[in-house]
Amino acid sequence: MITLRDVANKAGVAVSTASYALNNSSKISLATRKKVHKAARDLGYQPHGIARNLKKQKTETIGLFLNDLSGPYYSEVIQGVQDVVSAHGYDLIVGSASGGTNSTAYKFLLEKRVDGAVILAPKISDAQISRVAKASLPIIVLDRRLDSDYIKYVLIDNLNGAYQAVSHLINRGYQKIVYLSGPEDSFDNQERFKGYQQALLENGFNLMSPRSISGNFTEKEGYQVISGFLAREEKIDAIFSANDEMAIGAIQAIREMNFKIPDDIAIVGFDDIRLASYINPPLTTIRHPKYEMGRFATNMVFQVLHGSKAESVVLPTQLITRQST
Amino acid sequence: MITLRDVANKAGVAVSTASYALNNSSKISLATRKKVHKAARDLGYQPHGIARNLKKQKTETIGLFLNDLSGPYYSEVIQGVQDVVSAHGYDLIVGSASGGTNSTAYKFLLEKRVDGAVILAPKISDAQISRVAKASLPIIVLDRRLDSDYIKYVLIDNLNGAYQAVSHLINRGYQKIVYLSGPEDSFDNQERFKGYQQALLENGFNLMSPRSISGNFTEKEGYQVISGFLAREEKIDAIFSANDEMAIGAIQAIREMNFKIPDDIAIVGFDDIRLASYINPPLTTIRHPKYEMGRFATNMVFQVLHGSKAESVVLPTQLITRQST
DNA sequence: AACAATAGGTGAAACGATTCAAAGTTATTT
DNA sequence: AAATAACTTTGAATCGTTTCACCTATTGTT
Repeated sequence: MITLRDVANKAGVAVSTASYALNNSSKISLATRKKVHKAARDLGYQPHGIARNLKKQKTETIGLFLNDLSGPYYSEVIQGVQDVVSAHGYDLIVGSASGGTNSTAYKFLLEKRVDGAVILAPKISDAQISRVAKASLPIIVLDRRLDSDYIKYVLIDNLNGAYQAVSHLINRGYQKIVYLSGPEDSFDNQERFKGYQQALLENGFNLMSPRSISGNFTEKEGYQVISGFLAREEKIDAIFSANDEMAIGAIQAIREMNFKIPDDIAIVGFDDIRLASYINPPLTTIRHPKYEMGRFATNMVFQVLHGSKAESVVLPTQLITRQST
Repeated sequence: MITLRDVANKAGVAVSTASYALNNSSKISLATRKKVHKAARDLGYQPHGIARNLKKQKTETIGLFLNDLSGPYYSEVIQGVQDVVSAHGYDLIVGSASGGTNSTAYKFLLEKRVDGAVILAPKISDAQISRVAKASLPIIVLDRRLDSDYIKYVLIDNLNGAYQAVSHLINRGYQKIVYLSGPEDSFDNQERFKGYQQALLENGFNLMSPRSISGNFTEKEGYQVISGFLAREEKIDAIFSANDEMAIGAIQAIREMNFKIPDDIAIVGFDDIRLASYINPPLTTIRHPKYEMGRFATNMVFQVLHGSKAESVVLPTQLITRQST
């Protein structure tokens, strides 16, 4: 491996001079700068990033840590983060948080391999995040309400989104609206359920009537749970699904039971994933500003990094009406 | 920041002892090991990963570098890579290669921030890859045929896949089959075009007749290009699209012109992305073993890293028949 | 001509770990 | 009791940079 020392030797200068020269410091005369650059080029010198990181105590890298790298849902968030990170001349690395305490995510945070992070991974606990965040490692969370000097959140208005969705169903005249729930411990799910309840309440529905069917945000579960439900239960009008994935599974189930969508049963999802508009029938859903979320979060990382205050935000959602209602 | 030195002081031992103790070296008596561990715990010591990397000259991290982090296409590949990397106790970071020479990808490779890499990013040139690969940084490429001691490839049988697709159309009786092409300089596209030509040739079609319509692998382009084509040109029977994204765009275009799929025009895609089975009509396509590709590639990274030989491979594809043909 | 200021260059000390070689203990053998 | 072996511990070097503080010429000022 070619080190700075080799370059310095070849150029006939001290290591420190070589360093200054390659960093184009004005302390070094143009002539020697040129000489050093040439030596570096001739030798094919490549600075050792890790050594530099150690000395400079920073990595110029931002981490984006996700529960599971392969979720299609995340790709827009990633794009938003990537755009802002590049604009600041930093690098982005995406890592997985599955595995909890010995996940790549937690390790990279603990070991300070990144200068800032955006986290969308319920597996990492509030306590863990609080433990690692500091002025030199600000963290923005996307899936919880966690706020301190160096931790801010970017959320979407889950409650209001759900409220919009359910109000829409009510306006269309549906009466027996069931909630297809995500995992109980999911922040998003909890908020969406509140929105569902609120909409029913404000429209004079009997609050005893709301039913929640429990799912886990996956298509498969949506399919199974709704299949089972339809086979067993009294008739329902409409489903508000806590996310699009489950809604898609539910649609399969409904069609297999020979119910017509939206005539017999209407369905609204949440997230507006790409599939939502392609599925048959196209799914009415709540748009989730994923790209903007990524951008906001990343801008906030840099704000804190640069010493200014950042304010947590809640982004609005929007009802997208399609043929499933 | 708490360093090893602090721990050593607190425990009343030398720094070297502390290091050995924390790494549970048998050189150190159990008693002092306990003492040091306790001191570390009390102080909340966290080893500094970068310092360790520098000294050990390795990162225990594998990089997966993609053209564009947000493509839905990639998520299965990522999963395959992730699974193998975790199984080896390494960490995976995913980075972008857009930006070429000063992309995160190239930087991380040059600066040896990863111990091995899987690359699916045409933007990084063969020459660049050859320049950085070495015994301590093996690279597996997924989108080209590049082979040397420390560079291996995992490809799918593009040519045969395309051959299967077109043969299938011919068997179904379609006569005027057009090729909806990807970018000219894409390896995948070139191979698929060869497969298309071969199938026509072997079935006695006039090789003058094959037409290629040029696209760029995106849905939008597929839509526009086919809209334009159908408005202008003589009638066609069937389309073999170089990937599913374009096929989906093409389907929109075909339906808008009031042609029936598959009666008037049949269409076959390539990749079997998730959307393919949800679209209306469900798309006949060639399954691309993306997850397996990720697994194979990553296993090869570790093989080379451990000093054994790895052989480049070509994985088979499979025709998935759906209602678009 | 004397002195201050400036430009250009350098040695050495970091950064925070790991690890070699040697030194200091304690235990075992004869 | 002396010699050897086995076990613990440690100082110092190292990984490849950056950067502080200092040094030596040269230039400028009066």
